[in-house]
Amino acid sequence: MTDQNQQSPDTKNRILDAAELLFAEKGFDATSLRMITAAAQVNLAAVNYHFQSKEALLQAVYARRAGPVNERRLELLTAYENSGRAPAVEPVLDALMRPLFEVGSERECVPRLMVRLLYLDAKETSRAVFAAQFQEIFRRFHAAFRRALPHLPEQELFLRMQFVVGALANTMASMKNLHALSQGQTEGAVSMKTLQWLIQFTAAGLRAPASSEDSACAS
Amino acid sequence: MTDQNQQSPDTKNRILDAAELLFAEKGFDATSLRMITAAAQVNLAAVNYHFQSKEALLQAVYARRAGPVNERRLELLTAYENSGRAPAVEPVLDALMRPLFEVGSERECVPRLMVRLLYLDAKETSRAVFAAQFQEIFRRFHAAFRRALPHLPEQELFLRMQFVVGALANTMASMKNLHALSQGQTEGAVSMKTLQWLIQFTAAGLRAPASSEDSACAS
DNA sequence: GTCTATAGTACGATAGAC
DNA sequence: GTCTATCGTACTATAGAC
Repeated sequence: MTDQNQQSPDTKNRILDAAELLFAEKGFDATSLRMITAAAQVNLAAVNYHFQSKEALLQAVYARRAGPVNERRLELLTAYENSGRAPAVEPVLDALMRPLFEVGSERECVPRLMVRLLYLDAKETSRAVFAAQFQEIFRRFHAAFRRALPHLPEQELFLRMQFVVGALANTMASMKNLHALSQGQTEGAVSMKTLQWLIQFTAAGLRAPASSEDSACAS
Repeated sequence: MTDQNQQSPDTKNRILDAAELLFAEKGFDATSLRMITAAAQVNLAAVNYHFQSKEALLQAVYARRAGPVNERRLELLTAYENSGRAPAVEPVLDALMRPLFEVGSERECVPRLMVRLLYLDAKETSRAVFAAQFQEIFRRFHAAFRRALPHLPEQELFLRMQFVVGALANTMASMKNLHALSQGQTEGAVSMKTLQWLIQFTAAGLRAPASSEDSACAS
């Protein structure tokens, strides 16, 4: 009696998989339910049966990935904070970025989908759903960065976090292109090297002297 | 005989203005020709008369802005290179970013439109058109960064330029939100302060020690 | 739970009068 | 150069048989 009469869990996941890929690749508006059901090899009506609408499907696609990624972020961040290591930005950046690289090496399109949803696709109603998830993440990481950079003025820290997110998002969104351009590299190794370089770059940026501070700042 | 019988240049520009705003705000697929012609207060058929298709209109919208911005970038870069100043990343970053802030303070939606076209909207056929424009810019700025950072391995420089573009793009795309969040600041001043902070952040990131180098690197 | 069939709507593009 | 009217198509969503 493991799965009774239902092949539905399979249908539902096939729809989610196909939608995830197409939303990430072509965007929400450019993807029709017919394209999704064709790719998933299910009937057109199955989408509206399992999910109520195309937009609800988008939210389901998002929720399936965003939850685990954000949980992993908090897990890594908490592990660092409980380790008693000295305050530094690198472990915080690692906790923020690594989960995206991990999920990206499993399913290449996922980071691109999340980047899309961050500021581009999605109708107003869905935006609120996505933003809510990100706000707790932002709060926790903001506090962590604040501890590592106690002298940085609030506005400047806030903006620098935006720069970090931008560097991360663009890297995720163009990962496929970057793979193509890094001719003759082993695929898997590139990703982790990219993560390392990304952390190094953003750490240096975060640690740059604040422009509001004067040049001398020995406490 | 200044403008004979035609009110067309006005119609054409009104279409371009309306399309620019809507493409930037809602994306290409989510914007219909009917929304554009309604906003521009012109007839539906006018779009297909002045431009041949919706996609050709997108290219026209893009071309009107990308040309001047990229010319200004090269102008600023050339001026710096001819000034005889010592190699540094800050003036190169300024030449890359300032034109976007300038056009953004004239027409707020333009940077967001350009970010969209960079890696998200647009059909395959248009992608080639946009990419061509960017390739010369990339070549020139790559050479400039290379001069300022002679010891940085090629792959790492390339990736760091991607990080710079990401930080810039995200800042441009969320400028409106950032304005809202920087409560009680004078609007115009925020932008130029943001540019300054962005340059400071990315300059520090670019100058970070290369991970392939060992810790000691005194030449 | 899965299907077919279709309602109802919006779209891009064009023909042809003015 | 600008308009009205419309063709042909594609879409989301649903009703109802199985």
